Amino acid sequence: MQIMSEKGAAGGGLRERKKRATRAALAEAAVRLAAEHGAEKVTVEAISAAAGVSVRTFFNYFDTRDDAFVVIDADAGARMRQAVLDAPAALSPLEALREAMVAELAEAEQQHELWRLHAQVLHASPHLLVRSLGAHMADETELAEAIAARIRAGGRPATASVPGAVPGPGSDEERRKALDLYPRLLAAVAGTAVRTSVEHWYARQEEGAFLDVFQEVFALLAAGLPAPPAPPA
Amino acid sequence: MQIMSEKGAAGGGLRERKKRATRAALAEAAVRLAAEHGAEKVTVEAISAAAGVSVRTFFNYFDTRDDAFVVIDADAGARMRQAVLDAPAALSPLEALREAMVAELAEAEQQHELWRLHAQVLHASPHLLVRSLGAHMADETELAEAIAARIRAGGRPATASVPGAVPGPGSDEERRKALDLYPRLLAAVAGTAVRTSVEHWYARQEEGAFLDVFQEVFALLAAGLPAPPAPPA
DNA sequence: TGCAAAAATGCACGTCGTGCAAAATTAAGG
DNA sequence: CCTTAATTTTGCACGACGTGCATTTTTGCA
Repeated sequence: MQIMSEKGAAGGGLRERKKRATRAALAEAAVRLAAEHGAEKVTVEAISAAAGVSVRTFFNYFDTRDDAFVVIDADAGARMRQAVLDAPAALSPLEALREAMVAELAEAEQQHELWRLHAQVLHASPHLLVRSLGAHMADETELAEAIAARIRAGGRPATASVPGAVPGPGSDEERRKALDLYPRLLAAVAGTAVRTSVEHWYARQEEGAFLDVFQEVFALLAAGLPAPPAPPA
Repeated sequence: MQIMSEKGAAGGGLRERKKRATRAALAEAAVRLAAEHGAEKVTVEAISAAAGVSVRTFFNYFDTRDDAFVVIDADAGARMRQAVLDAPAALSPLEALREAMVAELAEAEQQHELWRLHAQVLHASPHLLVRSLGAHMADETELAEAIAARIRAGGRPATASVPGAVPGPGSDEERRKALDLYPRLLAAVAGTAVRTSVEHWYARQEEGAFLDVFQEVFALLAAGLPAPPAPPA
């Protein structure tokens, strides 16, 4: 089994490291084979053989063959949430979210060749693209909860002192509801920024600049957001 | 084969009507069986038998067994886009979008029992929920393009005369990019409103009020949006 | 009614995905 | 170094999924 650059949270035991390596090897083999022959023509047997494990073992790591094409990094979502929660308290929720995403995307860009193949595979079969979008969206929901937790915990009501921010003539009830919705809106904007910039990056085949594009898109979308409502309490 | 209330755009030929009826019968049978026995325990054979067709015919209508659980209304997305395009020119993009969604959701609510079962099935198997989210998101992308087309075609730059709308000190270049992004942001907000209100509606088991909840969530989320940027030309 | 197009069906076949039990590997001590 | 318990890998069998192809049935129309 080919040793891979073990990324992510450096695990402790040898067992866990080997499991992560096997999982990564399977995912990478799946993507490379799919990019070459087309996802539909790649059997689980071929993926397993390329990763050096048995077919049965493949299904110990992935519930479905398609998962190997879609879920390249299983715990990226968890890392994102943790990064949002661990961000310095001085950052507004929006800034914390942006920094967390920039860090995650920067890490992913270190393997941009694999990610380009990944995008190519998804682009080639709409079926897989839908699965990927769904997984992305499920992560987004959990991310919204992490944002909400951060807002509840953190003392600062974000960028409350922005000059353009209207205090809002809403009642306390309205502000409470808006406060419930704000994390979702934030997560939706962030997700839209990611998808849009990935799409742009994939369309133009220029190498670098991806993070710059993301930052710009994020800023433009975020310009449409008001400061979060002040808590009614 | 059980005759179903043929909904949607009343098709012309008898052939198309029968095809839609068969498709609806299969989807409904799938959802009802899944709600009763659990989606994983429902075979294609059972669904086909319940709808009165052969197993092979099932696969003439759905690429996958799971599609029958997920895609209850195949052309809802197309209707949405058409409604957005056909909305009176006096409406802003935001208003046109809201009216289109309200109309669509109102129609769906006429079969709220089936939709409740549908939500229950998705809720029971995260696997299917992800698929549904992905399909929803793919529709959202196409919806954004319809919105963009409407903005390009329609004469009015939307609610440009809103008092709170800042003209924005951005350059023409920035406004052009923001204009490209605005439809996506709008679609994202609308999608978030739908998912949030559906979630709320499913959590509380109260009967009516769904459309009211949606309108409120939509308004609260939209409050975070600025007027669309004026075209640079 | 007769004819052509479209849809439904049956059948065969390869692949997927799972339960179960046996074999191999690992961590921890004596 | 060797033993032992826990974890992981693997093989095997089996039901279900999904597809290609030829055939039969149904529909639309003259």
